[in-house]
Amino acid sequence: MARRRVSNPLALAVLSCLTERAMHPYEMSTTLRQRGKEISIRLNYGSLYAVVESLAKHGLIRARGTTREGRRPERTVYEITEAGAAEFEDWLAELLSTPVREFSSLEAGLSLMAGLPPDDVGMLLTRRTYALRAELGALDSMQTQAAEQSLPELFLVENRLRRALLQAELDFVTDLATRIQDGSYPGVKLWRRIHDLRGEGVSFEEISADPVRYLGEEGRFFQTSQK
Amino acid sequence: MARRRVSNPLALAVLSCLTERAMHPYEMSTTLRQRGKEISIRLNYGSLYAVVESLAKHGLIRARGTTREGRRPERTVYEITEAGAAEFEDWLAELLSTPVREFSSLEAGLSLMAGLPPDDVGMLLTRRTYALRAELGALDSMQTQAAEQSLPELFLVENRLRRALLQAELDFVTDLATRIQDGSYPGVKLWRRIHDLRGEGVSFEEISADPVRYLGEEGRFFQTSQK
DNA sequence: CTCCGATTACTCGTCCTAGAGTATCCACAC
DNA sequence: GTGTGGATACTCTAGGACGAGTAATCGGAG
Repeated sequence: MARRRVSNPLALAVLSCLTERAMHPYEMSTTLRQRGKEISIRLNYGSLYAVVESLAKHGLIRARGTTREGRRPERTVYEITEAGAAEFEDWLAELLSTPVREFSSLEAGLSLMAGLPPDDVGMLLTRRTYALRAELGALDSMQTQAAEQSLPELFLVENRLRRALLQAELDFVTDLATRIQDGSYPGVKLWRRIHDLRGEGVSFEEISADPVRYLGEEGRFFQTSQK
Repeated sequence: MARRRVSNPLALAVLSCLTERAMHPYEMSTTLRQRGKEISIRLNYGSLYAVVESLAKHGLIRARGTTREGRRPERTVYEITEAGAAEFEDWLAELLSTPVREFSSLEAGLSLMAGLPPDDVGMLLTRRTYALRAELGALDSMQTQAAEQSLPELFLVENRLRRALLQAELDFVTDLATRIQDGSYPGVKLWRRIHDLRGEGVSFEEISADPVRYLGEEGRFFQTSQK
C-alpha cells in the first residue's frame, strides 16, 4: 500500500464519490456520512482536504471550477479523471484481494498481558466480553433498521464482516478468560508464580538469572528463550 | 486512547521492557524483536526514539545515565519510574478490557465494493481466500515451531487471536464470494444491472435520477436512500 | 592484513493526521 | 428584532509516524 501515490483510504472513498458525479469536498463528507461509510473509513476534515489536494496534484481528480454563494467560503467542485478511475479500480481490487498485516490493540494487549497477574487478566477479559456483546447487539439493531428501509444487504456488507469478526473475538476472549481463570491454559501456573514472587519482592532479574531455582523445571525454557 | 499522554502502543512495549530491567532503546528493539512482539506492535526506530523521549518527558521513565564504548554513539540507559509502572498497568488493563473501533482495509474495500462489477468482486474475493489460507498455514507452522522449543502457549497468545480472526475472515469471505458468484446474495442482480447500464454508457447520475425506469421496482430504495 | 558484510546505535527530514477553530448563513423561538 | 443552535464550508498547525541514511565497530574470508 505504500507504493500508492495517495495512501489514505479516504482517498479511495473520494474517488468512489466522484465516480458517481462531480462534487465539492464538503459534499463528499456528507455523502459518505449519510451512507454510513464513515464507520468503515476514517473521515475528518483535515485529512479530507489534504487528500483531495493530493489527488488533484497527482492528476487523479481535477477541479472543475469554483462557485460562491453570498459571502460564504468558496466551493471547489472536483471531477474524476481517467487516471483516477483506473486508480480507483486498481486500488479497490487490491484491497479486496490482498490481505494486509494490521495491528489491533487487543493483539498488542495480549502480547504483553504477562505483565499483569493472571487473575487480573481473567477479570479484564471477562469485562471485555460484556462490552463485545453490547457492540454485537448494537450492530444487529442497526442491521434490522436497515432491513426495514429495504436497503439491499449488499450496501452494508461491511457491517456483516464486522459482526463476524466481533463474534470471533468474543468466542476467543470468552474461552481464553475461562481457561485463565480455571488454570487450564498452559503456562498459567508459571505466570502466577512469577507474579507471586514479585509480590514477595523478588525482582524479575533475579528470577531470570536462575529460573530453575525459582520456578522449578518448568522455568527451564527461560534459558533457551533468553537467546 | 487519545487521553494518554503517550498514545503509541510501542510506548507500552517500552514500559513492558523496562518493567523487567533497565535498558537502552536499541536493546529494547532487539528484545522485542527476538520475542516476536514486533509482529503485534509496530516497531521502527524513528518512533522508538521519539516515544522513549516522550515517556521521559512525562516522567514515566528516566535516564539512568549514558555509557559509551570507544567512539560509538552514546547509549542512554533508561529505567521505569513508579508513575510509569502505574501507567503500564492501567494502560494494559484498558487495552484488554475495552474494545476500540478499528479500521481494517478489507472493511474499507467491502464498503466501496459496489464500485466494481459483481463478477470482478467475486473473483477478487476468491483470490483473497487463497492468500488467507496461506497465511493460516504460515501461522500454524510458526506455532508448531514454538511448541517444539517448549515455549508455553501463553507467550504467544496473540498468535492464537490472529489465527481465530483470520479463520473468521476466511469463512466470511468464502461465503460472500460464493454467494456473489451464484447470485444468491441479496442485491446482486441490481448491482450487476447498474454496471451493465454503465457499460452501455448510461451515467450513474441518469440512473439515480430515475431509478425505477432503469432498475424496476427494486430500484425504488434509491429515492429514500438519497436522503 | 585488509576488505566486506553484518551488527550496533541512533538521527533527520518529510510527509501525514487529527481535530479544534473560524466564519457565514438560516430557521425558529421568545 | 435578537438570541441560539445547527448546518455549511473550509483552514491551520502542532504533533506523529516513517524509514532511509549515517557512522562506528566487529568477525571472518581470502
